[in-house]
Amino acid sequence: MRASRLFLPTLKEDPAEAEAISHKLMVRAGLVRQLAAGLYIYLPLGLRVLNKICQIIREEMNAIGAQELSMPVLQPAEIWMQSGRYESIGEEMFRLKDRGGREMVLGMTHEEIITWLASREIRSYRELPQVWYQIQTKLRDEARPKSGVLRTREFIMKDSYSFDTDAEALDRNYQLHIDAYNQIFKRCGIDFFMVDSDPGMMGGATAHEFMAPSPAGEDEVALCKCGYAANVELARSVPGHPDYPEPGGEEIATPDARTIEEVSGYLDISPDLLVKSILVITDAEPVLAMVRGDHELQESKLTRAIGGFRPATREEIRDITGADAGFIGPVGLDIRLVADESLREGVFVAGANKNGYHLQGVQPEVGFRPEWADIRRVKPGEKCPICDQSEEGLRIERVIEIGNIFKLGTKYSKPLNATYLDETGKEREIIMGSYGIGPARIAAAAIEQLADERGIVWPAAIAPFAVHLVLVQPQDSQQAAMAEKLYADLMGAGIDTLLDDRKISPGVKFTDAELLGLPIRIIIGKRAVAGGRLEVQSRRSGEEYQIDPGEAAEKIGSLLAAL
RNA sequence: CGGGGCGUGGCGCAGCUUGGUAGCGCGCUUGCUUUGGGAGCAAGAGGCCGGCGGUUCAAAUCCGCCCGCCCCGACCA
Repeated sequence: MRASRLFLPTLKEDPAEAEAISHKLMVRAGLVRQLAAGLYIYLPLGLRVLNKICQIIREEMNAIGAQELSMPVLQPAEIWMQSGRYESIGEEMFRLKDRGGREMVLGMTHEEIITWLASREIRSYRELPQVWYQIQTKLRDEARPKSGVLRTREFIMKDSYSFDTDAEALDRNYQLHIDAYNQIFKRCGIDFFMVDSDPGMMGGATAHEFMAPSPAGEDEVALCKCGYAANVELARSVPGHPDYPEPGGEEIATPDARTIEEVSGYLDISPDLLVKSILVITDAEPVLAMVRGDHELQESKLTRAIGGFRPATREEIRDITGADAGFIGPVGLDIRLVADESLREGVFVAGANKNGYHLQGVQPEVGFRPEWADIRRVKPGEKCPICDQSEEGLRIERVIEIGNIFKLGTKYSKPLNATYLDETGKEREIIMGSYGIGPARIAAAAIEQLADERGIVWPAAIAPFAVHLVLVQPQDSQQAAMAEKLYADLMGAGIDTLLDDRKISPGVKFTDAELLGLPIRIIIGKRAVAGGRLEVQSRRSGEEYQIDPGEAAEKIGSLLAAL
């Protein structure tokens, strides 16, 4: 491609609305333009990147026997009503009516549709297993689109679905996807790892996420040297034990001391000797959730324990406990109590349900009898639940979710009636799995992880072009001839090359080349013409090579392969 | 949805407190010069100051409502 003909609007300055590095650079390097909140136009260069990523995905999905198909984005609401998600999803799904008044939705994902298809077409165990996938647009009415292409309302996703006769067969397809995903992300040249993830409200099923470490990410994971890796939504840990005081149970005046900080300061004890009590309201009842004073409540864990909930209002707290927030506690409260495991053994200070007072010497199982659950958020430095060994304990890292895999079981096949006949002629529900990858997030993660102060640094496999051929003076016939010859050679060798033949000052070309971040830059100017050697430079390492023009295609090819 | 910020040529911003002629840098057009790190000179084009309403002789500027975008939080099959 010739830069003189390419639609590549680069910008000198960061766009005012961008915060994330990938967002700034994708706009500045002419990859994308924003249409509205969470809606992006992919310009030619940006689309080339997406296409390269999708091609890698296709190759690896096909390699595990998955078959590509394509499903509509516009879908009848009726199918979503059958699965129950029409009700459960709420505002995140775009809903509309067609001219005949029929309720429709825009697909956020395609479990319903693929299951509908399977329910009509799969009849016998002989037709299983199947793995079907598509690379298709998804629409989600996100509460808050953000960080450029990292969280948008419309985005493409590779989604695949497996159909099996039993759990063991599902395990095999699940593992095949893990292998394929490892291949895909590795080939894309980004840093990533797999973590345990929260399967969500549906419970039971297994799920994992593939994460690319980056401060721009929205998720956090807990990691141990031993290999334990989990999303903090469900990560476990072994907390340290403080020295506990003698049990007792007497009331102690704590005027104006409401927060953990205030109470521990007033009583001159460390926060891990306090019970933090949080009143929440479920559909059915109020629940008092308790964690240790030095811990935070992990809401996703509490949701698994008690179902959906919301925080209690000030009035509800007073009505139910008789005290204001800051003085509430489990002792003497006749409501559902859920306590974190870290409180199981010990002696604590807790709110007395009386303004201005706390109780000291409170013993769980003596002073109150809660349900026990893991509902605390892991803290960095806590011991790993698996190895319990490493000195530094768990570390917590911010990540971009680039892929996820779920064992669905019969969650969709049951309501949508996707069944098959087994060897004995018995009708059984198909066992399903669902697997997603966000190509745009791979691109953004690559930029976040590799960019430097001068611009993007693309991994060779997903760069929009492999070689940036800078022709310093297009008016100089010798330089132009040399560049044209090289351009033809490289293209002939199947190496995607961008020839910057624009009639502008060299400085602009160099800074643009650094901003665009193509893996290899070759400069054709006076020096190359005079010396008969090509100046070749790696964007990533800065290393320079002198190459003979005659063997350029071959040398560049092997250089790229090594990147 | 709660909190905060911002909307002024294509982009980045000033002007608004204290009402009166819309400005700067970059980009763009034309000409000449220049050509290995964001070129120089000269001449130009381009703005319903987010929208609607109000106050006023007069509104980018003051007041009200609305819309959009960004950030934090909530939310995220």
